[in-house]
Amino acid sequence: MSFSGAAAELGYTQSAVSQHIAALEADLGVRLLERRPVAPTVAGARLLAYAEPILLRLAAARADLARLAAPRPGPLRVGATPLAAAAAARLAADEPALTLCVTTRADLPRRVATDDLDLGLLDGYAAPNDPLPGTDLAPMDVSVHGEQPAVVALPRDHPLAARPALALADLALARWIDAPQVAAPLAQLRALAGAEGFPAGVTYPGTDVAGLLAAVAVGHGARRAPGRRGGGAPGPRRGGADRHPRGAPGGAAEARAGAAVAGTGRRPWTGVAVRSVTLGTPAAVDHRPPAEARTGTP
Amino acid sequence: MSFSGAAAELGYTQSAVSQHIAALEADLGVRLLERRPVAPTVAGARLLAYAEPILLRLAAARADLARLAAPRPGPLRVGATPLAAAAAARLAADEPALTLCVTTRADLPRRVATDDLDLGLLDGYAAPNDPLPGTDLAPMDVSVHGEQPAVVALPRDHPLAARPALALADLALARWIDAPQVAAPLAQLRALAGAEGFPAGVTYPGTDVAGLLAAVAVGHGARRAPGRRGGGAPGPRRGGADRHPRGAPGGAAEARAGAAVAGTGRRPWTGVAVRSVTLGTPAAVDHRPPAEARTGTP
DNA sequence: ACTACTTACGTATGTCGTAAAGATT
DNA sequence: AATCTTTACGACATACGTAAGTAGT
Repeated sequence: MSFSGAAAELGYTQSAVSQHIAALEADLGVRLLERRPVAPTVAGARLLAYAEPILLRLAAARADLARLAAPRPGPLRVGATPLAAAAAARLAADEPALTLCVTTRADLPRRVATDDLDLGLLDGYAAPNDPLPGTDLAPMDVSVHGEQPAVVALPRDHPLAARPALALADLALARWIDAPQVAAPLAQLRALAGAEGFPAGVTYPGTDVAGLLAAVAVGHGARRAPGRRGGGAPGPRRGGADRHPRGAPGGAAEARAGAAVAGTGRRPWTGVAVRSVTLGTPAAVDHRPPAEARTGTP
Repeated sequence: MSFSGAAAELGYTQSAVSQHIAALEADLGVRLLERRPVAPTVAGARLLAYAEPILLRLAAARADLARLAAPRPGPLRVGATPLAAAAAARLAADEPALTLCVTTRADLPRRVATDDLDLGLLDGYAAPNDPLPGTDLAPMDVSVHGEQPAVVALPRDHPLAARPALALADLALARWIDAPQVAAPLAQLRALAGAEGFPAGVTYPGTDVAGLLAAVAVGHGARRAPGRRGGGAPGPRRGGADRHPRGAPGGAAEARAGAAVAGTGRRPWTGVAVRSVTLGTPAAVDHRPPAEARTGTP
């Protein structure tokens, strides 16, 4: 990046950008950018980290007041994480006009806060009473719409696929596909299991459930789909959430667990077995022999 | 409040304040303040709610960069919640010059973020992997320094004081003293027990542990002191936390549970009995007959 | 009539653009 | 030499203060 480039993007001249940076650096008493080539200093990178949430909140505040002044006309804009999309689609039965948009877990609260979306349906793992991440961006209504046991997707010929149910700890050393956008990131799996392991193998960066399951079937790894507790559904203070106080209970959660099998018409996905998983606590991990885990993976 | 008063506080004239408000209202397209008398409108109150965290982050960013530019000289400034204060005092043994300041759980992260404190020791209840509230204000080092079973303080002559240990559900209908600054707020107790109850009785707004226990002894209610898991100790990125990577393990937690009994020299507080409490899960509450709880309370 | 907020206007400060100078590759 | 940033200076916009105007109490 360069001052000239930034100026072009902002509609300013290079001089103005230079003056801004100089003024800010003088104000803070720290050099923020190294020039020629232009790159953030340590202090500059730090400041940048602060800037993003602040700007996000400013945008959220402006959007909130604008919505307060003039309620938005048009269809209800619903966003959902990949595994909650089916539940969101089910909402369309009640709501005639409805816009659906699939995004990241992290992006969803942002979009709702900035009034880019009216309602968000997100899945994920959460303790009974902890707040959803991103919920503190702006005052928003949050409610839990379902709870479901966790499931894992395995290749059909996986040694552990023969069992009806598994413990997460058994899979600590399996070959996982890290698909942070679709299922839980590996880091969270480690936290949930209270154990090390869950080595980083193939990463699936997309948000496509079908694609991920295809990768599992081919044998790139054993991947777990979310479950345990239904994702909260953050909504705007006025709007969607109020109009749908009681959506189908468990809607989001059913879709989440079903996305692997039932989401495509309840016929088993080719080459994929879906098994329920009990989330291991640290104690459970310590007392359970992890020998069998090593046999796993295609 | 009045425009004139605000102007006096800001060092401006009434006119300037009037112009600012008018410009902001024109920008947002909403009336923010009702005049004569001056009071926030609904939109104004909403905007105010957004303003506080934004201003806090701005202050935190400025403080962080200032600290980065010129590390603060002088003694280590440590803050602590009332029940973690004893552990903080124990730090003084290692650190020759040390400033100690007792505050609220909510205030502590703010003070650390704005570089008003170098290190914060706070107690409280938390699930194994959830982040501490206030920790997202600024990038700060957080670590858990102890874990301890929960305890409840009862009057000596309380019917339940005869038992060596109690379940939180048993106390759902007891007469509690709500001391949100010292122990867990009643709302959190409800969440932890997964049950209704915990009726609001006397409120103890202070931060004085001894005073609270005196109130318990006199019989104003049955009050629980914190426990379960040690409070995390948020520290600045550079400074205290790095210099004390391994504080006495369990320091904060020991002090927290001990604040009722051991904190005053390990002699039992006059008229107060301290009993350990198991935190009830929703399931435990449903299956446990709550009849006995009704007998409790002095 | 008194008090408090609003509006009008003059001044000061700040911001941006143009243009020239300086620095780096 | 070419490219990019900094500095200098003039034009414009913004912000504040003074003072007059207006609206509640």
